[in-house]
Amino acid sequence: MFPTTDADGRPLLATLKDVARLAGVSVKTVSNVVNGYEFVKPDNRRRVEEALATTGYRPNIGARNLRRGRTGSLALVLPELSIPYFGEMAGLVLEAAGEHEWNVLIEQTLGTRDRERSTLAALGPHMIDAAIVSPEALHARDFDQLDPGIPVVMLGEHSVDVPIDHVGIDNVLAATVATSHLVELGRRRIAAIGAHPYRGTATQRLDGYRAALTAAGLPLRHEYIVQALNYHRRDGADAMAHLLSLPEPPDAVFCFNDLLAIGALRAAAEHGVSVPRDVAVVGFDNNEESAYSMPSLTTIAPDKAAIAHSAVDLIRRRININGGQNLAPEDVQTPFSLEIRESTR
Amino acid sequence: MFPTTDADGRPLLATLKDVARLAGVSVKTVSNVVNGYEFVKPDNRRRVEEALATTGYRPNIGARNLRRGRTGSLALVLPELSIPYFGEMAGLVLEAAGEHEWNVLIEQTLGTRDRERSTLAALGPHMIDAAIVSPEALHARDFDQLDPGIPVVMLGEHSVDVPIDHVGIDNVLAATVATSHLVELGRRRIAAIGAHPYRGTATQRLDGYRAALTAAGLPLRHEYIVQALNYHRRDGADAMAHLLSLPEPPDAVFCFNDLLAIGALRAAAEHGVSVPRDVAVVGFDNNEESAYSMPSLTTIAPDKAAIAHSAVDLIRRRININGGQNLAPEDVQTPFSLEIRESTR
DNA sequence: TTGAAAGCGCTAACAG
DNA sequence: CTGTTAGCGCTTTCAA
Repeated sequence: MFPTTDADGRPLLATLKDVARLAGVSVKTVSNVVNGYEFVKPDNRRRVEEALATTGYRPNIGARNLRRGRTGSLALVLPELSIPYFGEMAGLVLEAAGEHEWNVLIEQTLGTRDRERSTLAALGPHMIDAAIVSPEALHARDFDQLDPGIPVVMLGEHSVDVPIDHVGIDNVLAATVATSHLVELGRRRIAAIGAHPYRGTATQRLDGYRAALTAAGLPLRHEYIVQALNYHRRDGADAMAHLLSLPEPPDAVFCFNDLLAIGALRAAAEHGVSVPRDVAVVGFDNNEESAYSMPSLTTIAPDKAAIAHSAVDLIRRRININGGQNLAPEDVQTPFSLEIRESTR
Repeated sequence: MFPTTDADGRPLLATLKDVARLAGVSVKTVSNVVNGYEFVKPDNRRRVEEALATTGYRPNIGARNLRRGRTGSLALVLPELSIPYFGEMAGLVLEAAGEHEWNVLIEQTLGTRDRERSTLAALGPHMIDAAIVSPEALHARDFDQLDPGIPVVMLGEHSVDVPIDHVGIDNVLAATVATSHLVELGRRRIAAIGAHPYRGTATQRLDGYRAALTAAGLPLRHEYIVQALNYHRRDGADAMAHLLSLPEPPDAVFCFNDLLAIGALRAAAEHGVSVPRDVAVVGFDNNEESAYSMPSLTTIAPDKAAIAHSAVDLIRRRININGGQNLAPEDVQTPFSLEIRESTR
């Protein structure tokens, strides 16, 4: 009985030819059946299907892709899977890509431009059909690294001035919403944690923060804008500690991601400052943990599933339309909401 | 100049043959150079290297693998990337596999036996060279789904009685250490959250918990053992709420993972119960967030990097030694430590 | 030391 | 409707 093993005890994989021989037809007919081609003589179809079953035939995807000139894989390039936001996004991209029979090759760049560049370069045209990139430090010309025939969609970051599809939320607007929420709470000394010299989303969120303050007639105080070179919990704690040491500490803080905010919560507690009474805190990303922090965190909640699906759709569009060249780059804005929790109640 | 584009503007990828023609040698010679074969006439080598450079040649990995009969990919089968433990593990496995030029195909099972089974079945022998599986609900015979020629290593879970390589920490011992820590704190009413009808690690952790109580001469009280069908934060909160409603609530809780513990911390706070004063809490996994929860969480910290590396090493061993068949299954125990933080101080 | 050629498993003209 | 056959790009005998 099939599948069987050879002399060495290794499993013997049935090929199209094996199936054809067993069914007494040509490989073409078997291929037709396997690929759901309609016009196959019923009798042959039956015999082929039987042979398929007894051999336990499984197509060799590698060979098929070689022949078809595609790889069946997408690359997902992101800083680090251990960062909750990217872990959650990756899971959703996996699901979305799976619906179209794509495998996803995940590459971690650890957020350094060097690794982002070399990853793009290593993504040979033979490895992947397209790439979804969540850049952190990339410059425009770094995209030369990538084979021009490969469709790319960028997630989140959009400052890089390069004609590439992009999907993400309106960061400026979201930051305005977050900051305005603090204003409406009656807070007047509102700080921001997460300014960054060249990260595009940071710039946009800072713009939104500034816009909200200006709209409310509040002064922009430079000492309330704290830079964060990394966006980990520790950085948030450090920044918050700094803010609380100011002569006139803020009564509210808008953090550019949830990890910074979680760190800020801890620093506040360690300084004996009560959240939200003394200082209200808003985050950004809506990580799952933010609903369970103490206090739970008010945060901007991007529709991550929508981001994942839009990214995959953009890719499909480019792959289906000729080579995807000469198609104007699209910029998809996905929805977000403000999730109000204890840190601002 | 290469790489160039054809009439349609599509990039033209140089093949071995192109390079050979340009260098005026045979494909064999080019192949030799590309693969670092030593004995190539210096003059030819130079010409080939020049041609390689001007064409921007990149080997077609798919074709190479087809010919070599390998795929260059590992499967990593886990419940969900959005769960911090698995996000962190996945990142480490990616790194470890990358050191040996393996791509990693991540498959999410969402922890259901059905999806775990179908995932194993779909992992055709042509897609991957081996699989790293972190099972949650798998039964022994589900492994029949997988092609017998494919080496598998199981992570964490080891109850499934099947002759397969395994790597993980000693769950019984770790649970004993965690529980004994609570005993040493002077706690006498120690509860456990996370019992599960068929999850192997749950059984082992429960065993360790029982052993520690018995060793300390403490009674086993069945009302202190709370089942959790899922291991999310919500389940921990529910379980803790239940425990606190008992006539005689516990003065310590050992949670079978950090998410349960995080949920437990929140429920305690909501019930006005102070941690660790009224009830001490220990978790398991050492998720990054546990160092920043309020209070920070004492937890069992498995050496995750060691797990990832051991898993990849076990696979390499099986792939290098013949087909890996007839090699006794190995059980690698990786180190762990008890990370003591505020929740037990 | 290198060339010629076979063939990994599959798809897709092209005949018939 | 189906068989034959030519490759996809690469590695690898086998000879030379």
